[in-house]
Amino acid sequence: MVAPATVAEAEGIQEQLRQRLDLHEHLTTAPRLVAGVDVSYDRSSPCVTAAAVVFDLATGVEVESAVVPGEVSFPYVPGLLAFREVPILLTALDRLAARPDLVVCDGYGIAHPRRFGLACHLGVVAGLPTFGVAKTPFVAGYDEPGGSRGDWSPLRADGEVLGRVLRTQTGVKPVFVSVGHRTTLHQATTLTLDLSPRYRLPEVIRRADFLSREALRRAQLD
DNA sequence: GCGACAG
DNA sequence: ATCTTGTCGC
Repeated sequence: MVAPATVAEAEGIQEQLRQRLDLHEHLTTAPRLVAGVDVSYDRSSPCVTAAAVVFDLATGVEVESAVVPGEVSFPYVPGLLAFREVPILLTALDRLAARPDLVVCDGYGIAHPRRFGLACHLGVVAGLPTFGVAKTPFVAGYDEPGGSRGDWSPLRADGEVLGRVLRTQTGVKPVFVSVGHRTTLHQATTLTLDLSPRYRLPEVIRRADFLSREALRRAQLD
């Protein structure tokens, strides 16, 4: 399938995919293989690299990773980020030897203008449970959470709770957690904390960010 | 009508 | 996302 040619077309596809979003059938057992994904961009070309990193939660050890090069074929439009990143993220996930039980995304899930952010989109097309961890506010409003690790406050819009502003480290800026596909907000919150023992962002996201950035740097030399 | 706007 | 030095603090 090729990239949408227009914003209107992308919004139509987004609406179609949203029909397949599952917010009820969620993880029933603790996930063992957790993947983190991220994309790095070149500032002056369409070249990008994506990374998918898998951790075994039972041991806390990194199991495998896949890094792939590619080119973006859709412009950045707030609310349509998935059309930029999902294609190459799917490629990266396909390169993994094992299918992860969960994928943690760098961005939003349902805390999105049309309730279908990157984490929802990737979850639906990959057929995997997902949730999103974003670094900056987007569409929902919130009150500042308490200052200690684990403190959180609801992310809301239109009278709905769309996610949580979660403090993963005491005295550090909080992150914005929202459900993607087949996960609950409670699971997303608990797992984000479990995956962030030392830094603000989940380890799987930090590793994916590092690997994709490093690969892009190498690609730029050739 | 005018800004704001994940990565 | 990316462009970017020093600097404050543990």
